[in-house]
Parts: sequence; structure tokens; C-alpha cells
Amino acid sequence: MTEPVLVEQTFFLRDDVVSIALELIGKLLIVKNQGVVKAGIIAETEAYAGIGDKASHAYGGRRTTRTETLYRAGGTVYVYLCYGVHHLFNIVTNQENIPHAILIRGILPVNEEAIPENFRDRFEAWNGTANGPGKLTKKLGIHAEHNAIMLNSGSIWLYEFPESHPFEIVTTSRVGIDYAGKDAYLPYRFYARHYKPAKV
DNA sequence: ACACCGATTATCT
DNA sequence: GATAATCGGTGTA
Repeated sequence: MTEPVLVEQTFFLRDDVVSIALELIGKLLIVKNQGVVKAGIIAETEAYAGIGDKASHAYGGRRTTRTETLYRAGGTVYVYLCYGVHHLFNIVTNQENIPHAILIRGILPVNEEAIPENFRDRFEAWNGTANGPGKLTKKLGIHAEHNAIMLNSGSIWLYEFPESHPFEIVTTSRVGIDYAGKDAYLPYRFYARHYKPAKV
């Protein structure tokens, strides 16, 4: 296993949110809370394609206190409370004022040897599964205060494994967005074939 | 295996 | 006042 390298902001400034969502599968997410480090491999994602996407919070160019984060530059973290119960973690993509984002829906456990050396000291492994957007934020300790922070700036990092060979990917429509009309059928959801999502 | 349901609250109308 | 990018539990099969 080679040492993971940081994913640069330029990756998130690209305008193709759907392919970025696919490319996020297999990348390494690291969260540090009060010195404690938790991590996971991204295994399931969904793209939300901005003002033209009925499933997006920014559909129609809606700008509110909550959606303001979506209009930030690619690489910004968007966390919001869903059903009054779960915090959901997204990564904003594209240039400032273009509210694209990717919902991270599932992660796989990762062992200490796979994460960068400087995080191993206070690494805490977790077990079980985190196949659901609300479950993974709980596992990693992602919360409302992470909203609007920048990736790789001291709390949440994204790494990739340069020499890893890509996971086999399954593409489906998105989950839980029946209100989005025909956009509910768009093939904007991706997951690793060897990962078992809560919903197929 | 699948259907239904209650929890719980910030956000939006 | 209604809604929501979910989850875990309960019930039926």
C-alpha cells in the first residue's frame, strides 16, 4: 500500500459534478475531532447538480441561509440536518456561485496502516457498517459546526491512493427524493460493487 | 423479505 | 404550519 496523497482543491473546482461523484468512490476521508482521528473509504455517493436539478436544495437558484454554503467554491463542506435527526455530509463542487454538491452516503472501515503516518497516533478504528448518510456522520463525528469549512484545512481531509486500481462501480438513481419528479430517475448515484448499500 | 411508522427540529412558506 | 437528500424498530410473511 502506497502512502495516500491529499486531493487538491482543483479536483473539486471542475464543472462535472456527476463524474466527480463517481471518482470519489475509493477515496479516503479523515476526520479529526478534539485530537481524535477517525477515517473511512468512500463507498457510496450522489451528485446534486445545482439550480437545474429538482432534487438540489439550490433548485431554481434558491439562496437561503442554509443553501448559502452550496454557493461557495468547490472543496467546501456542506452539512445540514435532515428530518431533524441526522446530519448529512456533502462536498461542494464547481466554481463559487455554482451550487453543485456531492452527498457522501456510505463508507467502509479502514485500518491504521492505510492512513497517513501523521494521523496514526490518535487513530480510533470503528467496526460495523456505515451504509447510509446519517450513519457515517455519526461514525466519523461530523456535525453541524463542520458546515462551510474547507476540506484539508484542519478538521476534515480527503486523500486518494495513487496506485490503487479503481473499484467496480454500480450506477443507480438517487434515494429519497421522490419530490424531484423526473430528476428522481437521473443516474447520479454511485457505489462500490463490493459494498452493500442500505438500499439498492 | 418487505411495509409501515415514529422520532425530532431547522428550515422554508 | 408543513416539510425533509434518514434510521431503527415493529409487525406481517
